[in-house]
Amino acid sequence: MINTVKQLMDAFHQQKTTLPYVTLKSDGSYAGWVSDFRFRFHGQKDNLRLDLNHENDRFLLYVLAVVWSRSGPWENSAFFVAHLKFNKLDNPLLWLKKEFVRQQRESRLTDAAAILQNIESPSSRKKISFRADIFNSIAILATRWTEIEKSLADCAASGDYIPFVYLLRNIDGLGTNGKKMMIKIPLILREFRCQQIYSNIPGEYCCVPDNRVKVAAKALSDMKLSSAYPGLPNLLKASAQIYAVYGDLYDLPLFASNDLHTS
DNA sequence: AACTTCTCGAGATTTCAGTC
DNA sequence: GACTGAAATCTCGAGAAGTT
Repeated sequence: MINTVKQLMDAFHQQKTTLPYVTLKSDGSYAGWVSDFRFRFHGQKDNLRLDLNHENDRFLLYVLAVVWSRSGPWENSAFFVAHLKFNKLDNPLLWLKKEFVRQQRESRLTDAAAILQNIESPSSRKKISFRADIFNSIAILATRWTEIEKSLADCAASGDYIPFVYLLRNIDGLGTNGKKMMIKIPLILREFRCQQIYSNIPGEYCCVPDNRVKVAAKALSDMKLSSAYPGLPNLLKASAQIYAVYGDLYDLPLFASNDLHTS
């Protein structure tokens, strides 16, 4: 059993190469989730990755966060982003058209099955499905796209990212049923920080205290993690607590905890 | 004492997976 | 095909804890 931070870190470092979502830089810090999806399309040499220097890839990062802000295993969001990338549906302008969005929602079942055919030995804990309620959320993301990009650039210039966090938080419809996105906002900031697109993003804003992470933290006798709900200040507080312990590995060791075995 | 913030758990929601 | 339980995430409210 993993009961302490040290036991978790030992197990994490022993088994990090076997985990399908852990990608580290040469200095040992986390390279970011989207730096390597750990699968590739047939005939391609490299694994799928997002390069946040490119606008369409930035859009896909937000899509990943929005789709992930829902019930269901995380593989659904990763393969959905792969689907958009593979079929070149990653231009935000496409998602401004109602008819396009409707068609995407209509073909979601066949699309979910089809993307797996295009990937070299795909693996998932559960069956892949594209939820019906993600498509409107992406359309909303598209309508606010230039505003979001500008806000992030403005925050980078000022060094204060709080306005960006609140902008994302206050958009109705990025979550389920017209609700808002919350818990995956740090994911977006973290990816920009990891790829050093904006190097002045504080690491304290970059840890995701999602359910997996909270459960793992609870099991550790020497780590206290306050509830990330209900407010944004609580989310940022929990994120800072994680960063204080794990630094530039962010929430990764906690996220991985459930997949680690003790010898 | 009054007010604010934090903590925790129940509830709503959507989909998967197993059973009849 | 219908039903049921499990999984995952956000919302909300009641009570605890902290502040002024």
